[in-house]
Amino acid sequence: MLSASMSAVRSTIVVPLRPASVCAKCQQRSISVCNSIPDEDLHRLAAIATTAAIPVGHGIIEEGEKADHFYNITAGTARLFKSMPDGRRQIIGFAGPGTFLGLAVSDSFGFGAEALEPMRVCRFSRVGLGRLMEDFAVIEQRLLQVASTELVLAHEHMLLLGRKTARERLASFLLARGAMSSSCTMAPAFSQHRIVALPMARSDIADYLGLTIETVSRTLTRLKADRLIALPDAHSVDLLDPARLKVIADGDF
Amino acid sequence: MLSASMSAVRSTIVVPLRPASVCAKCQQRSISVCNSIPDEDLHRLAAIATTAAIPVGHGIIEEGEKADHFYNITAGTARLFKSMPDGRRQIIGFAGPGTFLGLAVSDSFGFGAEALEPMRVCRFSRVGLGRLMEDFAVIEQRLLQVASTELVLAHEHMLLLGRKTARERLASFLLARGAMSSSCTMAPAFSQHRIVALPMARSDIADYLGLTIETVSRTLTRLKADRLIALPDAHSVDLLDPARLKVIADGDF
DNA sequence: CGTGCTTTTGAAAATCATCAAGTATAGTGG
DNA sequence: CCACTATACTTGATGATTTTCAAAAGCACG
Repeated sequence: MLSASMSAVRSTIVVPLRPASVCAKCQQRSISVCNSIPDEDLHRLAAIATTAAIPVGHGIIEEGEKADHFYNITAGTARLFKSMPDGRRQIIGFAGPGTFLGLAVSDSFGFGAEALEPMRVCRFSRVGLGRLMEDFAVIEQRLLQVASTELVLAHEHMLLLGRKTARERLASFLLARGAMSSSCTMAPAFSQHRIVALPMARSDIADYLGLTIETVSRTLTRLKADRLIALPDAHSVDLLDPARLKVIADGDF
Repeated sequence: MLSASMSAVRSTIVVPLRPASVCAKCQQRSISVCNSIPDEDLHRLAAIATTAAIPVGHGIIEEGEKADHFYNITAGTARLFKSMPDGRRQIIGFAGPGTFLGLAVSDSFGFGAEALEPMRVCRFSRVGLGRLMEDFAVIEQRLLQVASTELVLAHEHMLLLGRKTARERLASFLLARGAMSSSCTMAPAFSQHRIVALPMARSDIADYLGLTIETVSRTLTRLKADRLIALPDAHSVDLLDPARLKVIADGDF
């Protein structure tokens, strides 16, 4: 039941000065919280933001760390997780570009975040963002929206963790990944892009789905044997029969 | 694995007219979202609110229902749940007095809510609250706070569902209940109020913890045999050794 | 082209679920 | 108020899914 925990070295590798116009050109602004701020006031956002590059395996947020900064992911993917003293770990989600990290009620983070792929993040001071929110109430609205969406996903995941079988969990996971990639890449609707990339390791999938790596591997093998998926390599899955996968994921046979 | 699902009859039993001053006298205002509104403007809140009494077992929110109303619980407890076509159910939380129900991103509720005890709720129209929020941005701040708190609890629960053993789950649950009751009743710190009330049935506990009623029952029996708890009756638990329960709950031995 | 890590596969063990009674509790009507 | 019935809870025996332990195969990186 113990999960291999990565070294997760704390990293503040790059914190360059921030040119005033960087935010305007940011690829991720359109889908992130930052789009709450009109172009002419972007300099105020830029003023409180620094960027950082996070190498694979390094931490962005340490569990229990003082929450005096927020983050916005501009590139790469992170795993968000909670862990137990003996090393057991539950991944509560994967965060990709555009994701706002750092909603915290208390003054410390309840979860950790580590880079799954090389990442770039935008870093805001808590007080700075607080001051900005006073002038732009839209930010709060946006954050409420973000939090509500997260909450819906969390509820869905609780159902998965509490009540679904290993097979159902994997089917749910793969479909969610599929939906995510097709919506993010703005792929045209007609393109049946069924190949889903899995940037995370089996241990991450296991810790996300509340299983062991062996069960994940075995279950994927069985899904392959049942011709529901193909596994070109360990980190990509071809969804051969999304409809039947959906039936399995939802548990109605 | 199938869970007994209650009849959950939809109920709009009582929807009385609302005197303008009711909100001012509301016992729950101090701890609820409603305290965001100053006394002199309470009539505006009262204008969009109606109250309803919900009998035991009846539904407040139906899963998938159009989310054009919000609720605030003024008395009693509700179970919030998601279910699967075959009847499997995951309880995502229990909501008591002061709880705001209805944070929804999409236009429909992702979960259902049923009365565990006789309840009273305050019902607000979505549009009405939306208009109120335009004038009182504090409401949004408060809702963001509520959502963030919920999110932290959800993450904690994911760790429980994905990684904890039955024994750890029960210990966590009982301690959380204990902390809740001691903070809600404003019991003086010195009173070692170790007796915790469990208003919900074993099936609710099971569906909350991702277990079966049998496992819940057996695990409680074992905790009793280990002198960690006492069971005066089926619906109250005496936490004999909270410290050791905490050690078990956190999984560090 | 090794070497180390990840993934897969196999066999045994364990926790938890299912099936099946039996006991206690609560609610109802006499 | 008490007996009766229905429901909820507990307990036992069995079984299945998943975990654990173990090792081989596949990849990736130096």
